[in-house]
Amino acid sequence: MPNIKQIAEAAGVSVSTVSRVLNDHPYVREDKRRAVEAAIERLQYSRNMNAVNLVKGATQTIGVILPQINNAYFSKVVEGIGQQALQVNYQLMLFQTGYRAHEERKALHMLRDKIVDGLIVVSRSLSLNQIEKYAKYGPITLCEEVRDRALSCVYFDHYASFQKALTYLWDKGHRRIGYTVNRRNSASSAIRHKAYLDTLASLEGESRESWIFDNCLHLEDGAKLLKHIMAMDNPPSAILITGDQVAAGLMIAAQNQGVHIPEEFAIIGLDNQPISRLLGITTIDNRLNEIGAEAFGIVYKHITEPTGSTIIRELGFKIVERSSV
Amino acid sequence: MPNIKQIAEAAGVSVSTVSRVLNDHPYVREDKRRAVEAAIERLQYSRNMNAVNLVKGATQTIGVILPQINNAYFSKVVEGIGQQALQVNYQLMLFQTGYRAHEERKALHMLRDKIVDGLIVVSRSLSLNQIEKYAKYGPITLCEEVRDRALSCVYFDHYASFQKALTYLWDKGHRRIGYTVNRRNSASSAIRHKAYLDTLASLEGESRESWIFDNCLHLEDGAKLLKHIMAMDNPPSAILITGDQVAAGLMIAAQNQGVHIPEEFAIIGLDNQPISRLLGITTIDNRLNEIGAEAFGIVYKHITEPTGSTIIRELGFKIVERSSV
DNA sequence: CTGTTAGCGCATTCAG
DNA sequence: CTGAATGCGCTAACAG
Repeated sequence: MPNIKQIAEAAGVSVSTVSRVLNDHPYVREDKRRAVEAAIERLQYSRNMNAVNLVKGATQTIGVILPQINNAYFSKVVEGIGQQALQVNYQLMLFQTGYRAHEERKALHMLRDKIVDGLIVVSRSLSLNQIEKYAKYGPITLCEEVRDRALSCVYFDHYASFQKALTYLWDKGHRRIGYTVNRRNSASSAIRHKAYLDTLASLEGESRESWIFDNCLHLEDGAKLLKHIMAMDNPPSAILITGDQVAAGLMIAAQNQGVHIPEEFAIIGLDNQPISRLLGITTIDNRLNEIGAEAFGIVYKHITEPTGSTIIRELGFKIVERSSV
Repeated sequence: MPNIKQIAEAAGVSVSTVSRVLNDHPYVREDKRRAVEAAIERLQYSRNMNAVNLVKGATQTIGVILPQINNAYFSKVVEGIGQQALQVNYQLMLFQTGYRAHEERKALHMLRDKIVDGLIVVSRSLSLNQIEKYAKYGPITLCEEVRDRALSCVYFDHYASFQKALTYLWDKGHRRIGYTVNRRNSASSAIRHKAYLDTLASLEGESRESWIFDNCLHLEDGAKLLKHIMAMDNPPSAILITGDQVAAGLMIAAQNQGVHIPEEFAIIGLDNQPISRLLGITTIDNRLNEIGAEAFGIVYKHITEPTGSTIIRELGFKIVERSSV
C-alpha cells in the first residue's frame, strides 16, 4: 500500500502537489495533475483517512446511541438520521446499547476520543448529568426535551400529545382511560404521567394506577396486554398505546380472539407506522423520520458553525383518525 | 485538550511511560503509574484514537452495507452483527445504500481508505466482480452464497428452502404454486427461480410466470399483492412469500376483506419474524440473527488470524408450521 | 503554481 | 524498568 510520498516520487512532484490534487485544490498545473493521477492509478494508491483525520481533527462521522436497531421506532429515527447524513457525506456509527449504562458510556467515550465528531442520543438510560459531562468534547443532541443544559435536542411534545389524545377519547365518550409505556422510569414516562393526571383532573375524570401498563415495547407485548386487560375486573374502556407495534400486536390478538375493537374498548397508537394503517388503528403521527433528520441537522450545524449556543427544536404532531376508537 | 506529551511533563515521566500505562503494559513502577494516572485525571486527558489508528493501521470498526435500516429483515441481521461486535469491542459503521451503486461503492472505499477494518455486505446491487476488487484492502463477507472468489460468506440455502417449501405445499395438495421476490434481478432471485422450476418439474407440476410476483418487500406490498391475486383469472392456490412482512401485510388485508387463508389460498412466509407467529403464518426460520453473528465472526477471524483462505458457511433452516397452509 | 518543512498524537524499537 | 528517537501518512503554512 503506497503512501503519498511514493506517489510524489513516481509522479516527479512533491507531496504537497499530490495532496493538492487529492483535495481538489486549484492552482495545480494541468500536466502535473495528470502525472499525479496517473501515478495514483498505476500504484493503486488510496489515502489513509486515519492520517487525514488526525491532522484535521475530525472524522466526518457521527455516533448514534440507541437501545436496539431491530425495532420499528428506532429504525425509523435512524433512517431519518441516515438520509441527512448522506446529503453531506457523513458516516453513521451505531451504538446498540440495550439501555446498558456501560455501553452508553462507551459511546460517549467515542466522542471524547475523537472517533466521532458528534453524537445523537435517540434513547438513553444514563442521566442527563452524566451525558452533559461529555458536551465539552463535541455536540450532543438528544431526541427528547432537554432544557437549560449544554445539550441540544429535538422532540415532539409528549405532554401535548397525551393531552390531545386523552381529550379526543374523552370526547368520544370514554371515561375509563388508560395508557401504556415502554419503561415506567424513563424521562418521557414522567411527562406522560403528569399529562395523564393533569388532563383527567381538568376533565374531572378518573385516573387509575391499574390502567397504566408498563413494559410495552414490542408486538408481543400487545398480545400480552390484551390478555391482561381481558382478565381485569374494571378494565379501561380506552387505551393510549405509546407505540404502534404494541397497538398492532393487541389488535391482531384481538381479532384472533374475537374481541371487537373499538366496541369492547378503544385504542390509539403512536408513531404512525405502516402497520397501523393496515390495521385501521387511530394513531398519533409524531414524525419520527423528521426527528432523526432534525437531530442530524442540529449536530451538523454545531460542527460546521460552532456557536456554543444550544438548539432546541420542537416538532408538531397530529392525530390520524382511523377506526380503532 | 491535552496530549500525551503534556501528561508526560505533568507526571514527570517520558511519553513512552505514559503510553505504557495507557496500554496496560507491565513493567511500569507503581509510583510512576500512579503519577501518570493522576495527571490524566487532573488534566482530563483522553487519547486521540485517530493517532492510535494511524500508527496501528486499524480502527476496530467494521462496516455494514445494507439497503436500509428500517426494515425487519435487515435490522434482524444487523442486530446479530452488533451483538457479536460488542463481545470483542468492535464498532459498527452502517452504510444505508438504498441499493444505489454509488453509495455501495462509497462503503467499499471506506475499507480501502482504512476507515473500517472489514466489511459485511448484507445485500447489494453491485456485481461480485466490483466487490471482489476491494478484497485486497481487507476482509469482506457477504450474506449470500459466493464461491470461488476472494470473498467469504455466510448464507442460508435459498435453493433447498424453496425446494422444501414447494414440496411441502405440493404434499398438502396444492398444484398451482407461486412465489414472491423483493427484486427479480437479484442474485438470490435467480437461485430461487431455478429452484422453483426444478422442483415443480421434478414433481411434474406446472410453473407459471404470472404466479411470480416481483417487488414484494414491505408490509404494504402484501396488501397490494392480495388485491392483485384476487383479480387474477387463474390465481395460484398457494404462494411462497419470501418475507414475513409481506406475508403479514397480505394476511391482514385478507382478514380485512374477508378472504380466508388458507381456505382460499395458502401462504408460507420467510424469516420467522414475531408478527408471523401472531398471525399464525407458517414460515421458514432462516436464522437471520445468526447470519449476522456469523458474518461478524468471519470478518473478525480474518482480521485476527489473517490466513488468506476464504470462509464459506451455510446455515440450516426449518419450516415453522402454523396455520396459513 | 510548487516544494520544504513542521507538526497532528501516539506506539514502539533500541539503548540503557 | 525507562527515556530518546523514529515513524505512521497526511495537511498546511511558508517561502519561493
